[in-house]
Amino acid sequence: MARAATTTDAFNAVAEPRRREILEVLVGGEQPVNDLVRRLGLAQPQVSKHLRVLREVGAVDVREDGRRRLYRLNGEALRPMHDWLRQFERSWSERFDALDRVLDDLKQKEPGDGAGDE
Amino acid sequence: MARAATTTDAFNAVAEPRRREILEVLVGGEQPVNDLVRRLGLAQPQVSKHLRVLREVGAVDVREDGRRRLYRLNGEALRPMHDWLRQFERSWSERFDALDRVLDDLKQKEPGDGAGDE
DNA sequence: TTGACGTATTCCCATATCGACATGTAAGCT
DNA sequence: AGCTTACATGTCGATATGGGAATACGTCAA
Repeated sequence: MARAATTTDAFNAVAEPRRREILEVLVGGEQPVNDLVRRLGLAQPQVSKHLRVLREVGAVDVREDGRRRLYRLNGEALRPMHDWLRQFERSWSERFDALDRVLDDLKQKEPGDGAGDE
Repeated sequence: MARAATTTDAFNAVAEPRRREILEVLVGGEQPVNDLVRRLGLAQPQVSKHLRVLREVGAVDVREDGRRRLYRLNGEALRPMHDWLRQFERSWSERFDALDRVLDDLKQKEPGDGAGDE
């Protein structure tokens, strides 16, 4: 048995620095592959492969535009990581206890809102 | 070139599910290796190796107690991940905009407070 | 059609991984 | 001393990786 596939989940996909960079760029909005290639200074095939991984874990979406592919960020896929990390917040900041309550408070003020669908 | 070493950073270390489990258990407090072995149902050598990786990225600390080694969580090492993920929060919840302001507010109300104890 | 462009896919290879098993080492007990 | 317990480390093998280079598409322009 070897290491888990990078496409197993967001944790594995994002372990690769280049892939993180790609996502960072995409925060700025939809981008065609070529733009990513230039921004990252990587070879096009490499970028395409990284994008494939990100696609497979759902971290990005593609849209066809002629012969170009526009990639867009889909942060939803990163949410599990963020949620997982929350249980450790206390470890580096006790004051987050207070924050927790602020959050709960906010959530209760907007019941039925998008917070928990799907 | 192959995949980056698991000891490169927290991102890589935590990509492994077992390692995540270990950290989850340690949230409950210091534990000797053997307890982790039982809880995770893994072979002892495997656990020790995973702990080594977690140690190298600073996610856990060890303390010697006779012939036992007590491992303790050090969430500090996971903070960079959490921080990195923050830039994507907006992507899955617009309402975090408001939260951002609440946070800033809290920080300003407690200048010089525990925020940076270390 | 021919050709250029934008991407995706395939092949090759050096490397690091994780689990299983064996061994090493230090601490504690009798 | 000898034995056992608690961990750590080493070796082996199967596997997936990520970059490079080549190639296969699909689309648009002449």
